[in-house]
Amino acid sequence: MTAFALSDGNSFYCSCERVFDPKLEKRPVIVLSNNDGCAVARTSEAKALGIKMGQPYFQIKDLCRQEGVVALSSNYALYGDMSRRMNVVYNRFSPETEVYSIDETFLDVEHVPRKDRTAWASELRATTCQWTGIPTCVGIGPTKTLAKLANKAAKTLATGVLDLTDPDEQARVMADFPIGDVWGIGRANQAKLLALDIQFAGQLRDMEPKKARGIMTVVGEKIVHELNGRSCMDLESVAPQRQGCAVTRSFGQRVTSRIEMEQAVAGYATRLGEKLRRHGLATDYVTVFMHTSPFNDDEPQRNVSMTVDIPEATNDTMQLIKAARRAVEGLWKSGYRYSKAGIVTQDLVPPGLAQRSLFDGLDHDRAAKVMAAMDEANRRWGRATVVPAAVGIASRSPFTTKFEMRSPRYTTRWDELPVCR
DNA sequence: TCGAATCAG
DNA sequence: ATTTCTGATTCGA
Repeated sequence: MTAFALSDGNSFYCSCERVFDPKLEKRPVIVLSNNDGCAVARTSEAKALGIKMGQPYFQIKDLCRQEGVVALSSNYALYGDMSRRMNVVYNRFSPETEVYSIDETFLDVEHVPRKDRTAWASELRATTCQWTGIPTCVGIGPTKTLAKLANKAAKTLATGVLDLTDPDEQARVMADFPIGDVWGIGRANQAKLLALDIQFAGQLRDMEPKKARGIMTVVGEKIVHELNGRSCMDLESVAPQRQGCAVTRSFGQRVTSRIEMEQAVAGYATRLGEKLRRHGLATDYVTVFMHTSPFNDDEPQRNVSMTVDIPEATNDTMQLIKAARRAVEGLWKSGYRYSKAGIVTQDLVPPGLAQRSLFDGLDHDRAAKVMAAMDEANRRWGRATVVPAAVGIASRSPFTTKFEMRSPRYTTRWDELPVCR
């Protein structure tokens, strides 16, 4: 019988901040998305004040001031490193794990005898907290969907652990488990199910799989099977090759000039190149898009994209910038206040797969060396230490993403190490 | 085969 | 004035 555990960090981004700043303990804390746009992580104290997931910061600024809520810009370098540390712990507790997201990991627990699973999970939790400072919850079940459900239910328990190996226990919890909290049931499907008076996980478990398929496609059919303890999803311990790669961002301020747009998109192309090289992949086309803010619908709207082919698959930043610039040239129209742009690519291939002609072989090698040197400099001294001239002086640009309240990158930058005294 | 819809975190 | 970002999957035209 398959058995999975799901461990996830409580209010993960906020907990990371608390590890390095004990003053945040017991206080309401929120972490904001890019551009300090909206709340993407909240401590229980912040949730109690009524701050919703994804709520725009400007709507709650006053509340935060009144109630002493600490609002922080997101610090992904810190969160990524803390996530890595947690997985080091997990790998000592299970021979096989699947990193599902920055704060969630599935662990294979077939090797743990049923009667020991709760104790095993408690120890996992205690060790994770001791080694990383991050509090977690752990759910266990015979399928991934039930492990997710158990994890969610564990959040309301003082122990932070719930084992749903036993079908009677599953039934007890599912009887009043809200349908919208089931993994894979989003807003649209929740509405469809509620219209059929299906309010709780237990009701969905008892639905005919074919009927679920009719309502929610094959995804819904799988969910029904999984709620019944029939596992349809394996642990994916090796991450599947990524299929696409994108760099998209809202601007700190609206962009109205072509020069700014070109620099912004050149910056995204630069980042795209870094990502591709890190994964050892390449692409032979890029799609660039730009649009105005749909939230300012009294203004003239524009939403366009263009795909530009690259002669052969590459991850060379200069080639990506060249293609991206061609797209901006084709798309640009002034008179609009652009709020967001991005560069997207699909169909990634290993580099060097493409035919390489005798004549430009040397150019390829030279370009690869330049990119390698740039990556190394940026790795050593921080992102954007060296950038192509087309990107401009990023720190002065009006479109640069805002991070006005970012905490130090405690664990990944020597010059931002915490100081003890 | 491509875009839209859906979902997740 | 302010409303994340990235990636995957599925379906139907």
